[in-house]
Parts: sequence; structure tokens; C-alpha cells
Amino acid sequence: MSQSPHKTSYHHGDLRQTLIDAALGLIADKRDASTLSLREVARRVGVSHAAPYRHFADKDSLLAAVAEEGFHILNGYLQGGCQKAPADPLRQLQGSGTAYIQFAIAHPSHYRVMFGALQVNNTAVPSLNTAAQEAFAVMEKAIASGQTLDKIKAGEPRQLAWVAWSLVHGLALLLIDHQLPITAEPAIADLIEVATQSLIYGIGSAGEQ
Amino acid sequence: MSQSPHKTSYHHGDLRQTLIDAALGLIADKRDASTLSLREVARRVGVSHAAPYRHFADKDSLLAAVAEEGFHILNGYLQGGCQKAPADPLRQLQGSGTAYIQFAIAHPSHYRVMFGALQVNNTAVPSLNTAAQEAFAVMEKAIASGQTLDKIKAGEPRQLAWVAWSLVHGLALLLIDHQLPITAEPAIADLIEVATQSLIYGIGSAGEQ
DNA sequence: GCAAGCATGTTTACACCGACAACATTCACT
DNA sequence: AGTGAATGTTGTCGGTGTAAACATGCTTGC
Repeated sequence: MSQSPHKTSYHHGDLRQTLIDAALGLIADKRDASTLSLREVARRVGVSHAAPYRHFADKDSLLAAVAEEGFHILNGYLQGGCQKAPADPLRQLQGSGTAYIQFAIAHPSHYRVMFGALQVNNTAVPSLNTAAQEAFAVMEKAIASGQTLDKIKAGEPRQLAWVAWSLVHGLALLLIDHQLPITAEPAIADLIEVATQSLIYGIGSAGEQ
Repeated sequence: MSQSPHKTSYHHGDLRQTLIDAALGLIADKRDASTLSLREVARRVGVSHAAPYRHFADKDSLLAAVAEEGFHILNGYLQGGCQKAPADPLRQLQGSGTAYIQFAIAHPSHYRVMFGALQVNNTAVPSLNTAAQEAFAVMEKAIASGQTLDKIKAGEPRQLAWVAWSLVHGLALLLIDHQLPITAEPAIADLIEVATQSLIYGIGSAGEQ
């Protein structure tokens, strides 16, 4: 799958992206990013164990590329979740929260690399860092605009965004690690609904002391 | 530290616990549980690389012991956080949530092993599983008793407990992985306060639709 | 059109790791 | 005292990350 058109043996054509895809496939197979082996990735692609080093400085570098790809996909989800309700910032917040968790469920391998095992040092990879901050900014902006409409309680928007992030991050991890004893699709959707609903109640201006 | 009284060389005295402590120390040093090496643990303890296998079936088994120890400590925190406000279930919930995060901050190495990298297969280790469920039951009970007093909105208490767990779990992970750009102790305490406060507003019966 | 240089892939090598087996030492119990 | 069980050691094997030396094929200037 996703093989380059011409496989004239020696040169691969698009080894870099193929390695990223293979890494994702292997993480998905074993549901664990920490035991991923670079040699195994090379083996699956059908290339020598040192070939990846022509495209990535080391193993972490490959995983960083996976994480960056994940952040771009996540940004798409967040934008989509926001735009479902352009008028209401509370609904925007709920929509982006739901979209966040749906991304994690749809792309668990990406999510595990982004946050799960390796905790890729994002300060070391600038493009990764900006991609992550871009995702975070979506939530923060929804909160800030909700505050100007007096629909979200006062306070540092950054701080409230951290609270929102904590909730969706925690739920996403618990779900993709199968640490909650539910698997039925409707039950999961219901849980996400309750969680994001509780979030906008908890963050909303009604709860201001 | 925690060396056995008699160090007559060959037999160690209490190698099992010493290995657990050394593993925790190494994880704390490198802030990463996934790169922990069993041989490195043995080296730090001053014992041969195969000695740990007399006390643990494999590497995962050692980490499971670390996780189990962590759950027992966590239970102590949760009990303490609950008992600060025996009357008010909402305060109990907030107290246990705060205690949960404080545990993670005080014992990040334990927390990382419990939830972070390895996702120790708790179904494979029964004692680990019961210890985890015991911790979860504290939150669930506070929610259920809050519902009977009509202070927490209707719904499956288990589901609401998952929401609460998601929030504190997510915030705990973000904090110990230093993924939030705050380090000052008061700022952290304030964030925890806002988060748990938002939780009980979001879960509380006032937010019922 | 072709040779030089560069990008990309391979082979070989080394240190480290998890895990097992065979052996050594000490403890506990009779 | 002596014997078996518990505990620790040494040696080994296959697997891994990564670096160096080498091979191959693309590409670009003449």
C-alpha cells in the first residue's frame, strides 16, 4: 500500500513517507508506541535497517515526524469542530472538544506518539512545537470570544483552555488505552457528550462564584 | 538509602524493594519510564544483571510492582482528600480530585509507570487491577452520595466518575510531563483549584438541563 | 552524451538490552 | 552438621540503535 509507482529496486522513491506510514501501522498493530523498533519499520518497508537514517536523524526524529503529521490532522478536526457552530462560542468549545476526542479515536497511533509514550521533546523540534501551539490556540480563541460575550466565566483564557485541554486529553487517553470498560460506539459517543457538556457548564459564566 | 542492615555481600536482604526504589529513582532522573533498563537498575543497586529475575519474572513485572505501590499511595491521598470535608459531597469530590493531582505531582515516577508509558496490562496482574479499581471507587462513591443529596446531576455515577477522572488524569499528565508552561508552585495550585472547581460546577445539579 | 558529484540504499560493526541456562553461595530447617 | 531451597553470578543468544565504510543510481554542467 502507498507504494511508490516505480519500484526499480535500489531507490525507493518516497521512502520518508512510507516509513512514517509503516511506523503508524506497526504502532496500530501492537497498540504500543514504546516498543516500536526502527529495524522493524525498515523490515516492513522492505529496506535495510540503516536506510531510515538517510531520512531521519534517529528514531525520535521519525516519531517526531509522525507527531507533526498528527498535529496537522488534529488541526483539521478542530477547525471542523469549531465551524459547526460559528455563532455560539460555547457550542464552538464543545464542538472542538468533541472533535479533539474523535481525532484521538480515529488516529490512536498518531495520538499515542504525540502524547503517549515518548513525550517527544517539542522544544527540540520547532515545527512540531508550532503545530502543537496552533492546535491549542483554537481552544483558547473560542474561550476568549466566549468571555467577551459573557458566556464564559472570567479568568485567564489560557488557564481555562488548559482545563478544557486536560479534560479532553484525559478522556482521549483513557479511551484509546481502553482503560474504560466500554467499547460500544453509542456509549462512547454518549460519554463524550456528557464530558464536553459538563465542561461548558463548568467553564460557563453561570458557574461564576 | 533503604539498604538492608547486614550487607554480608552475596545475599542482599531486601533486593526486591531496593530494585523498586532504584527503578523509581532512575525514572525520576531521566523523566521517562520507557527508556528504563533493567540492567541499569541492577547496576545502580550494585547487583548482577540477572539478579532481578529472582524477584520479578520480567521487566514488566518490576514495573507492575512499581505501579501497584503507586496505587496504594494514591489511595492514601484520595482518602485524605475526601476526609477533609465529610459533610459535603461536592467538596469531597473536589478534595479527592485535588488529592489525585497532588499525588501525581508528588510521585511523578509512580504516575508515569501507572499510566504513562507502558500501560501495564492490569488484567494480567490481578492485584494491580483491584488496587486501581479501589482508587476509582473513591470518586464514584462521592458522586453517588452527591446524587442522593441532589447536589450532583442525575446520570450513571460511573459515567460521571469517568468524566471527573478524565479531567484530573489529563491535568496530572500535562503537569508532570511539563506540557504546560507553568512551573511556579502557586500558579499550579491555582490551576488545580480552577480545574476542580469547574468540575464540580459542570457535574453539579445546577447544570442539569 | 557523459563524467562528476550527490542523494540514497547496503553491509558491517559495536555497545547495549531482555531473557534464559548453568553454576555458586548462602539460608533455613531437621 | 547437612541438605534442599532461595538467591546471586557468569555466560550466552537474538534483537536493537546507530555509526562508518561502501555501493548504486539520479542529475546536472560541460
